[in-house]
Order: sequence, then structure tokens, then C-alpha cells
Amino acid sequence: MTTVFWFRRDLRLGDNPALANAIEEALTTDGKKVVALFNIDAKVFDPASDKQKVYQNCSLTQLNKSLNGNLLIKSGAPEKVILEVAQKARATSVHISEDFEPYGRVRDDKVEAILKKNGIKLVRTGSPYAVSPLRVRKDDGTPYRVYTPFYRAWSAHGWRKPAVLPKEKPNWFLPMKSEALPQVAGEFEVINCGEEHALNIFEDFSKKGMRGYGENRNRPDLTGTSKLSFPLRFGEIHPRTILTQLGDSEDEETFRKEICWREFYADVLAHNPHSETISLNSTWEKMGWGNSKTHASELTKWKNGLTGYPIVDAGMRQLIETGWMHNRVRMIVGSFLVKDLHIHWREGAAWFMEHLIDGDIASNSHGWQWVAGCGTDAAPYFRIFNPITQALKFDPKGDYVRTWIKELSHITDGSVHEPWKHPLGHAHGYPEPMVDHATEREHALAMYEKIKKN
DNA sequence: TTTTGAGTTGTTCGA
DNA sequence: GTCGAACAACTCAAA
Repeated sequence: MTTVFWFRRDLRLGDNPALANAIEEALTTDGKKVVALFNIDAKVFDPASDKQKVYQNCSLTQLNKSLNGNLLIKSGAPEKVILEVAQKARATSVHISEDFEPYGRVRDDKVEAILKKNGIKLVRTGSPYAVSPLRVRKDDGTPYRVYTPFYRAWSAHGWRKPAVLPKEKPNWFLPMKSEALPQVAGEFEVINCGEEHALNIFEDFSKKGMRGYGENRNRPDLTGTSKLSFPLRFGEIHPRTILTQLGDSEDEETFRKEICWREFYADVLAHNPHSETISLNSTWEKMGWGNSKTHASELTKWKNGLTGYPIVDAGMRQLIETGWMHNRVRMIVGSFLVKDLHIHWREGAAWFMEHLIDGDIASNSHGWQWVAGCGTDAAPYFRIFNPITQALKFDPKGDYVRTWIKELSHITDGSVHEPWKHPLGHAHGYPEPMVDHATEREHALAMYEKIKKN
């Protein structure tokens, strides 16, 4: 019988167990074919960042090429579109890899119910994770709330072998008349994307970037990260594909742990869907944090990279211009928003999601809560990043800052991190620090102290 | 069962 | 200049 494969966050053909299942089912029953579907759901598409939309369009174009032009793109509410396509193709099943995000779970349950009424199965196989969320548990059956024990259990759990597509037929996909890709405003251009590109990035990183990764990944002035966050976000590569090729060197171990952080946070979010926007540690919510109304001008300065702290502003400008920010800098700007400006992490998380191409609900919300000290990992509240110390440590010569802040390009060494001490620091319009870090640090500590007494 | 020590990413202070 | 302690509170696993 004909089957439908509904692509979501798995825009690839290789190592895709759910797709392999859809093909297998179609082929074993008198040679029928697979409908390859991508649904443009306004509830997901509209709030996404423009750059993320452009990237997705690029990735869909690549996917369509690898499907010999047979990708069906269809916009509309998923409860309608999926059923419509399945019925039109006379399919008896729709295959997906499972989505564990709060909206996705509700959506899939709705779609499943509607399909079922019409005699069509929704089949879930795998997920965008090596170990699907909700699987790794403590001995007593409850989920982990601390990373390191989770990492041990996750490693011990292991993952299946990469899925191989059946060899016989090269063309399993039904030709469909598709809609055009959605229009996206803005001038941003994605140069490279797609499955083949993702595999190239990984190969390149394995050969050239892995050695020294443990150190270099913290350096925003170097090319020290894997660059795999976009492909992982869109499922152009599966983490399992990466993990099965990793060895045991210290650098590879560090990289494996990074992959596991992504899985840990997906697990935490799956157990606590509300933690997308509300702190896991609910007492944190009572501390009187600012928001876009109470702290409008502060928030605007932070968003636009005009805080007067070069490392913070460089990060925020990199985000706006490229849709990406170095991980170390994400922590620095996050700490600055929460601990120096006393604004709720939710505001920062929302801004990140508006601009990041790799924006992922679980990693984003829980990364922010780690910074704020209200999520998993009992992060001590006194862990407050000093933007100058961090800058001097991880961008020693100031190359990163100069790349993103043109007003400071005339200062050619590390003193660029403290322009207020430099005779020409503000010569080209770069602002004075909007707050005094030492003062705000004390203020933040006092906020936590207050809640401790109650 | 209870106790104990360790836990991604930090900073400051004082010896 | 360097180095260790202090800065909470809670989770988890091993002893």
C-alpha cells in the first residue's frame, strides 16, 4: 500500500528509521510508493526567525533534489493537511519520527486521532535524538535532574545502528504537484545547507576541528566549534550518525558530552513541558524580574548590542547579522541580561528564538535557565559571569569583538574589551557601559539573598 | 537505611 | 602573582 512520510525535523534520507519504515511498508505490499510530505504549519512557521525560514527553504530545496523533485510541500493546519494527503493517495499509514516538544506532541496526538477515525495509522519511529526523551531513567523510574548521572546512564543505554534504506528501488516516491516554497522577507541568504553538506561539515570537523575541540570550542575568536547546530536543528544529520563515528579521545569525549546536553535538555523538557517558559525552580519566579514593559529601554539596548560591554554587544550583533552566536558568548550575554539587567530569562530566550537559525526550544529554554540558576544542575546563583574577565580569557586579542563592533575597530589589542579605559574608546560613537557590573552583581546577589530568607 | 561526596561552563577575597 | 576558600541548596549514586 501507499504510505505517507511526513518530514518535520528530519530533512534527510540517510539514517532515517521512520523513512526506512515508510519505504519498507510500501515496498513489501505490491510495490506501491511513498508520498514525501512537508507541511507548512503557520503555528510553527510564522513565529520562526526569518533567517531560520530561509535556511529551511534552502534545506527543503536540497531535500527535494534528493527526492527527484517529488517532495510535496503543502501549507495549512496539520490536522487537515495530513489527512487530506493521506486520503488522496489512498495511504493506509503515515510515518513520522517522534517530536517531543510541547506543541509537537499535542499536534501529533490530534493528527493521530483524526487519522484513526479515517482508518489510517500514524506510525512513530525514532526521534531526532540518539536516545529518545523519556527513555533514560533512574533505577526508581524517575527522570534525572542532574546532567552527569544522566550522561552515564545515557551512554550505557546506547543507540541503535544507523538505518539503511532498502537497496532495490531507487525511486520510491510518488510524483506530486507541490506548492512553491513560502516567501520570506529580508535579504538574508543561506549559501549552503542540506544532507550532503551536513555530512561534509562533520567530516571536515572530524579531520580538522576535533583535535583541540575541548579548548578551542570556548574561543569565539577562533573557528573552534563543530558548526553542526544548523544541520542538527533541521535533522539534516542525525546525532546517531555522529556518535557512531566518534572515538575515545578526550576531545571526542567532550564533543559527545555536547551532543548529550542536547538530549538531556530534550528529556527534561519532555518531562516538564511548562519549562519552555516557566522556571523549573518555581521560587525563582518570585524574585521580581524585569520584563519588556518594566525594563523596555534596557532590553532594547541589550537586543541591539548597545550595552557598552564589547563582548556582550559583539555577541548580540553577531546574532542579528548571522542568526548564530558562539556558545560561550551566549552564556555571557545571558548572564548579563539576567544578573546585570535583572530581566527575566524568558525575554532573552524569546529574543534568541526570534533570531537563531539553530533555535531549539529545549536547548534554548534550559540553556537560559542554567544561566539564570533556576533549571537543572543546581547552578549556584553566585555564578555570575564578569563580562570583562570572560572577554579577556576567551577573546584575548579582541579579534571577535572587532569583527562585530566597527566603532572599536581602531583599537588593535585586548584593551578593546574596556573602551572606557582607552583614550579613543568612545571616539566613534561606541556607548559608555549602561550599568556598572560590580554594582549590579551585588544587586543580583541581594535579590537571591532575599528569596533565601523567605 | 543513612551518610557522604561530587556535581559543565565562575568570581572574589584574603593569605 | 598565586592559590585555596567561600559563596547555597539540592540531586544522585556509591559506600
